[in-house]
Amino acid sequence: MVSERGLAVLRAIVQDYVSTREPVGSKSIVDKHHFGVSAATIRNDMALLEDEELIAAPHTSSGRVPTDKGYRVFVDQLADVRPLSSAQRHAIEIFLGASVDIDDVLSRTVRALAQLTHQVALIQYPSVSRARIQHLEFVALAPRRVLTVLIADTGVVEQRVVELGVDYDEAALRALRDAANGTLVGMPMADAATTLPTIVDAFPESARPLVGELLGSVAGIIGATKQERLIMAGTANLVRTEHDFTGSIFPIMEAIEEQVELLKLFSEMAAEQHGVVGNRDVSVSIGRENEPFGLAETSVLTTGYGAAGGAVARLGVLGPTRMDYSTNMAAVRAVARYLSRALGDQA
Amino acid sequence: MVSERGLAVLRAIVQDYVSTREPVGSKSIVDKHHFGVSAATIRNDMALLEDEELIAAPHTSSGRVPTDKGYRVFVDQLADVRPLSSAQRHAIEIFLGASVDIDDVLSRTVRALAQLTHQVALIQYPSVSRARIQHLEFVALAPRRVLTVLIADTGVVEQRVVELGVDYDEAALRALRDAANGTLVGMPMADAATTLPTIVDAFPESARPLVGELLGSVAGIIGATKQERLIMAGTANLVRTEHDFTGSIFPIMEAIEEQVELLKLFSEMAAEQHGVVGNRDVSVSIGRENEPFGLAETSVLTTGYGAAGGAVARLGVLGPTRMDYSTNMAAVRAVARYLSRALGDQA
DNA sequence: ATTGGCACTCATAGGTCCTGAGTGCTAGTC
DNA sequence: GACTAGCACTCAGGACCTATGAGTGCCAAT
Repeated sequence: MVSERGLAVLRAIVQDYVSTREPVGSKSIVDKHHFGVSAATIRNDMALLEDEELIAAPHTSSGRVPTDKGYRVFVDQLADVRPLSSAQRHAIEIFLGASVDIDDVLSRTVRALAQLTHQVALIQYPSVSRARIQHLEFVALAPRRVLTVLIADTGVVEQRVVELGVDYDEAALRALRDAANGTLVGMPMADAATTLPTIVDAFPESARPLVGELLGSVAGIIGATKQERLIMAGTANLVRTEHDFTGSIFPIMEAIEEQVELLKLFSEMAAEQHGVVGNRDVSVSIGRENEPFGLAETSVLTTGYGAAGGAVARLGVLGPTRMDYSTNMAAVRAVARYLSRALGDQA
Repeated sequence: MVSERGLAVLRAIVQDYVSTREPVGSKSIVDKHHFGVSAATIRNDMALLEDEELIAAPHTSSGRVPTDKGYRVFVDQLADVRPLSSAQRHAIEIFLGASVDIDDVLSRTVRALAQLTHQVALIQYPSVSRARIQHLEFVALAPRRVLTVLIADTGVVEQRVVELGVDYDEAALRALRDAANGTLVGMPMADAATTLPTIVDAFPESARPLVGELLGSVAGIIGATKQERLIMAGTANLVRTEHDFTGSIFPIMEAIEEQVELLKLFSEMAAEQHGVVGNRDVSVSIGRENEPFGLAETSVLTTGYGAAGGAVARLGVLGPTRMDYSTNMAAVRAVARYLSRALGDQA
């Protein structure tokens, strides 16, 4: 079993290794941290930590480096999440200050997070499918051509141009708009999708083809997978930390750009964290845990965000396993709160 | 002066260096290309090319490498633009096949271009300010809250939520919509912006505050700089070509992500190319020419695109100066044509 | 104008040696 | 039982040397 001091040694190793990228030796530990014991004692503790596979030696006779498991213990038990400095808070506020629409808010937020953490920052686009309908509109563009606009209560606006097989008149569009809004406004998307067909019944036979086509476009918007995407910033930071990866960062960058695997990881983390609150609200996936997503050697920190408590989606950062977890977790949490508040303000 | 054969030697050096990344020596030239002369003769030609600063030797006694100036001559005089293979054309068509809206078209296009060239691909978002108005809509969301939607003939839809200082009724919104559309549809954005204030005059005194606020939001959308942005793909490719840069690619990636400098370069290239058509429709900016934009050591190839001949914006690729200009120019041109056609189809 | 020949350059790769940080272990101390 | 001092051992990395060979510039000959 690992002693109390043993864990303190692990913490010291993680901290030193993160800040210097050099394997940490027993001597440098007694120098920098004031344990009241000699290097030999530390060495004994380190041997124990090595037995537990919390640390490892890159070469037979060199200092030690935390393993994925070591980082895991550090994050779960040892990391102190220190709050951001007031300068940092100030920076966030400046960044998010004058945002006009939701895309603007998100892109400013993601850039702020990247700047704060010096890592790749990620924001999952607020999923239309998890929001509620705020308004529907059908805009006459040309004969047989209508623009369907769906506005979610998250502030997200989705639109699609529909080529109709039948003619329409503006009165019919208005009638449909009023009927659809009357029924659907405030409804979660999932319910709305099932309710859509029932609206058709309220219309006279003659109008049904038109109504059917238009409501179909609404269903298309709701069902579209398009909204499952990530906004990102700071990918250049991966290059900065290139030396922390054994191989090339090329496959990692590809995976990030591809988004698909990353989205899977995001939703997995969301599922895992369901119900977790309080101090451990930032969930962390470390190194080999990410291997199925092509992201071994990276760590991903995420947390949920969303107006009024309900988590609409997640945001977080990605970087090498050798990263400053304490600071980054604090940044992720703080930014999520700012974003949630900003969304609450405008929605 | 550089002889006819001298230029052929330059072409050979560029081609060999691009494909091998090794400095090219006189012997390897006579081996691979069948000039009917000896290595010594080639050496004389190379000395001449070096005097003209078209090639340079990295070390006193090693093969030669093209300079920026050498690439420039190659691109302007020596590159044969070979058309894409049918497999490549097919790939593009598959990629762009089932696109639903303009964002989808653009993101598929940019990914296709990245895949085709193995470089960073860039598409300037079709500028609203250079398009014409197709439709305006004001959507009632809540008391004192209206969504203004502007649809451009490029298919771009921009929207903004307006918080009103006065109440409105739906009839007023409809009246304004009809009046505004009657006046503005088909008008270039720039003209529309100046015409907007005159619309107010047609309304009775009592409606003017409302009309003023709403038209102001339209002006805001038209004037917003937001639309000046780039969509990109394949940034991972920059990592792949990392060895082609003397320093770190970190600052380059930062500049790309920042977009600002890149947009300046794009508009500069657009200005330069004004009126150029035919075989030289892809413009190329090489190496040190990009220094003011923080992009020394990179080359940028761009061309205009847009429905119905009018260039709405530009697209292109960015990569190390050591790139396959022939192939990439062909890809940029082909993709621009496909995109223009796709936009024509739907707009 | 072109070529064969030749002396010269110099980056790279491989080999050897040395140094020093760091380890594990053992025997001794509190 | 916990800690410590001492010591032999390991091994990555740097310094230094040498050999190799691709490539050059130049000159005299064709």
